Amino acid sequence: MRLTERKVAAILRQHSYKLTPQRRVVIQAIASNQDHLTPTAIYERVHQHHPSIGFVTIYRTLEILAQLGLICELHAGGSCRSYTISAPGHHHHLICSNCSRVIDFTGCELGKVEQDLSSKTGFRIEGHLLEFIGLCQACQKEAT
Amino acid sequence: MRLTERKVAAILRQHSYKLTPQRRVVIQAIASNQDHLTPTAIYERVHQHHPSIGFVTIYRTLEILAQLGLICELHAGGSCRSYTISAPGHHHHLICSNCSRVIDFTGCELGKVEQDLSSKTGFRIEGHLLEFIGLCQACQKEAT
DNA sequence: TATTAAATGAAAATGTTTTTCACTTAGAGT
DNA sequence: ACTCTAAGTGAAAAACATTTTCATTTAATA
Repeated sequence: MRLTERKVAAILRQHSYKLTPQRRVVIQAIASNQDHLTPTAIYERVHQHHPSIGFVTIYRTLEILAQLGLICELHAGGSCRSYTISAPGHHHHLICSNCSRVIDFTGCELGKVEQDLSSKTGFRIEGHLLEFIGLCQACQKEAT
Repeated sequence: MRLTERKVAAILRQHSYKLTPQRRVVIQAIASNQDHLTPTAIYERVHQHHPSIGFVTIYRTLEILAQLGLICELHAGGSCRSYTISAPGHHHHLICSNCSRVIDFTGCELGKVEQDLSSKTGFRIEGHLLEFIGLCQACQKEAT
């Protein structure tokens, strides 16, 4: 699923949020980027072309978009609150430790681990957080 | 491995860090706790009995202890910088979403996933972050 | 177009983390 | 035990990140 504007608008409206120009710009900024961006980085990008958009709007927008699953929070690499555009459904991230490029993948096959854990500990497992870190091909070459 | 004071002292000394009373207290605070604690929570616990120990020392100590692998950073559950006492070697966490209790486990069996990813993407994979979230038995009962 | 719930921007408040620096101390060697 | 010194400490301030508040504006519906 590509995130067409039409779809974003529909999803927002479904939850009675509006598609404002500000939100459009924030989504654009995140979507047009291979990496993950911190709120500050997003603010900077956005602010360049739209100086009137302030931090508050960025934070509010990020919160809503994340909640709707349109963007996705990353943890790896120090910064604990950075976002990338979200693939639909269940997926995880492979992140380049050098250039921060993010690749989505599915199929983590943790079902068995989850079952084992559950029966050993009695936990009712609700979810998991899985991220891989490494060096992408380009950065490997560069490092030579 | 239990974290006896002797061992902590040895590890610190190996890296030419000193075992100060302050560090002792911080380790104690974390070790005597089933949960994960944020820097602020640690500060509060420590401060109660040792009002002269300030935030700066907490932060500095946490950084060193984490770096030496004596404590371990958690990400799950909103707060992105909380710590728990560390099991040795490669391990992961299962965290109760209600009471924050942490259980260590080993054997995540991500080797195959890692290989697949590596050959598909060309990444040289360096590590991963894996945490499970769920409800522990006690909290399941309580919720009834 | 008029209506209204939702969203915005600015400023201030709040919270978190880091830096700086003068002073103190743990631990190694005597 | 005593001395020396690298390492550690606490306080204050700075830097940075996030949230709250509120008066004003606007998107989307009828």
